[in-house]
Amino acid sequence: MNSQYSVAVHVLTLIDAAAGQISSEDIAGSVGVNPVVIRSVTGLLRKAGLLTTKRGVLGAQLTRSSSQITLLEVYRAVLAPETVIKMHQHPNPACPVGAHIQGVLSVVFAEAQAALEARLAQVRLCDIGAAVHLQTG
Amino acid sequence: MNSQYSVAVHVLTLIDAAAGQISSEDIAGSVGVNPVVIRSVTGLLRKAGLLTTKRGVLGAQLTRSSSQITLLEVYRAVLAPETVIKMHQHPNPACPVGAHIQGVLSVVFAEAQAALEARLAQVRLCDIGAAVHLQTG
DNA sequence: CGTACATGTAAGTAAAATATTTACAGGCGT
DNA sequence: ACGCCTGTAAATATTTTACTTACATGTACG
Repeated sequence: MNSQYSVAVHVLTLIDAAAGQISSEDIAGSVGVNPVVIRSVTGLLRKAGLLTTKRGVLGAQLTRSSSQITLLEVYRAVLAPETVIKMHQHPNPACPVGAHIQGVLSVVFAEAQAALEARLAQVRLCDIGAAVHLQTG
Repeated sequence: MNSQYSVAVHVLTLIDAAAGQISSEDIAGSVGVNPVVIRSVTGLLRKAGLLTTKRGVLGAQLTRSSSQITLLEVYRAVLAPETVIKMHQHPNPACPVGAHIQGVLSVVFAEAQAALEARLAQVRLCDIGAAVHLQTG
């Protein structure tokens, strides 16, 4: 797994706090990466319908209130892996166990993944913003 | 995340099915990797107290019945990541959001991880063996 | 207009994590 | 003593991820 998801939450939190009036360069300064990385992430978020941006125009607008965006939607938006638990790839089909282990494990891993995603679905973007600003004082 | 966890479950399933009488080379044949990989995994499982092996002696013995080993214990045994969700590393401490995002996200990610692990704790090694052998017919 | 500045995107390079293999040490049993 | 097994270190290859450069596209404003 890469860090795009974590970055995406950070980006959305900033956009929400700045009411959209913030450049990819300023966001990059807060996240600690190259502005290109930010624009790549906003591209994914835009394709997922979470925000809108316009070429040549500073800023980004959330398409919904931050209270109506969950961390699961952000997770899906950045194309995070369908299952975070990795499976080994070349079991021996000539062995009874090797032939069926992937099918069995994929079910188990999918259930664990569903549990993880259900928890992410319970957290709203505004919760992140609130927690951050609480610590800001 | 690497595939050691997935391999470990495969290995334990084979050892359980073979009642311990199986070599790392035979296991490697079923898993589809070099025998060294198997011995590396059994080393971790041994250190975690899930099985015993002896230098020079073929086979491995589970220290407990497969009905008393959960997939969470296996997860912990192979030192799988404490949180599968990755965080970005260099947020700007001079920015209010950058300064606190890691602390906030680490809590959220830990909760999601706990949900995932709770699901793994509900699956026993014998459940994997049963599912595999069901498909074997 | 045309210039400054913004986002969108492709492409190349660097770095890091994984996977794979080789080599050999340590130990058991016949 | 010999063959076979496990334990472990180390080197290499591969893949993934991170980072950077370059440039196309578009807007706003003097």
